[in-house]
Amino acid sequence: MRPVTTTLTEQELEIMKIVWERGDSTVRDVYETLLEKRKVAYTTVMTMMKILEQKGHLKRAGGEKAYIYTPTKPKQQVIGNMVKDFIERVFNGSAEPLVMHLVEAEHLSETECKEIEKLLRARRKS
Amino acid sequence: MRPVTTTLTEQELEIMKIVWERGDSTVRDVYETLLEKRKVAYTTVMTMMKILEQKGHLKRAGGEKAYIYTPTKPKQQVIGNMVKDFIERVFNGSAEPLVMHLVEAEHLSETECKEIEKLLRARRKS
DNA sequence: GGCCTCATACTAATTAATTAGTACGATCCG
DNA sequence: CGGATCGTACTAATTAATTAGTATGAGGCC
Repeated sequence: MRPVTTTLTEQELEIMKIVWERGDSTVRDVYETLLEKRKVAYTTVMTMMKILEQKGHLKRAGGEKAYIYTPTKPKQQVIGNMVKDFIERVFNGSAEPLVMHLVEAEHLSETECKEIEKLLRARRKS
Repeated sequence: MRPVTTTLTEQELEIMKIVWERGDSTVRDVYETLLEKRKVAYTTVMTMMKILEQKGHLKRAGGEKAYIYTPTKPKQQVIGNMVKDFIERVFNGSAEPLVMHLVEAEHLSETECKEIEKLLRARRKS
C-alpha cells in the first residue's frame, strides 16, 4: 500500500487553508467563507470535506448540531510536504534550482532578498 | 476561453523532461528512455505525446519514418511557469514563504546556501 | 401536529489523467 | 510474395477530481 498522499489538490488546499485559518469548523462555516470568494454549493463543500477526512487531513467530531471538523496536521507540515513533492517532481529533489528560478524570475522583492540573506546567515551559524 | 494550461502533470512532465534533454525525438526514442526508469507501453507514450501536442507543448513533423516531436517552449520557461503556479496556489503568490520553508526544512545544503547568497548579492548589484 | 430549516448520506454527472489494447497500413527482409 | 516489424489512429477502461442534486431525518416554531 502506497503511503497516503500528503499532497492536496487545488480545491482541497483551498478548503484546508480556510480550516487552518478558522480552526475547528463546520461545513457551513467553510461554505460561507468560501462563498465570499466564489460560488459553490453547500453539498460540494461537504463532499470535499468528507474526502479530506478520508484522506486523513481532517477529522470530525459530532458537535451539537453539525459535525465539527478539525485539521489533523499543522499547516506548516502539510505545506512543507507539498513543497518537497514539488521539488521532487519538478527538480528531481534538489531545491537549489528552484531558488535559482525564484531569484532569476524576479519573484522576490528587494526586501525579500535581504530577508532571505538574513535567514541564510542565521542558519549558517547554527 | 481560459488560457491554455501551462502546468504539466506528473507524467507529462516526465516526458517533457526527456524531450528537452534529448532534443527532437520520436515516440520510440522517448519510449526507450522512459523504459529505463519504469515499465510502460509504447502506445501509452504515444498517447501522452499526442496530448502534449494538443496542449501545445510539443509540435510534430513527419520524419522519414516516424513523426518527430519537438518542444515548443524552452524548459526554463515552462518550469518557471510551474513554479509561479505553485506559488500562486500554495502561497497566494508570494515567493518568500516558500524560501523560508526551504531554508527551515533543511532542504538546502551548506554549499547550496552559499551559492544562493552569492546569487542574491549578484542580483542586488544589478 | 405539521411545516420549515439544516445536516447528512447517497447518488451521479462530467471532466481529465493515465494506461494500454486493437486494427490497419507501410515497409523491409528472406 | 508473404510474414515480421514499426508506426499511427482509434477505442476504451479505470481512476480521481470536482461539482452538485435528491432523499431523508432531526429539531424547532406556529
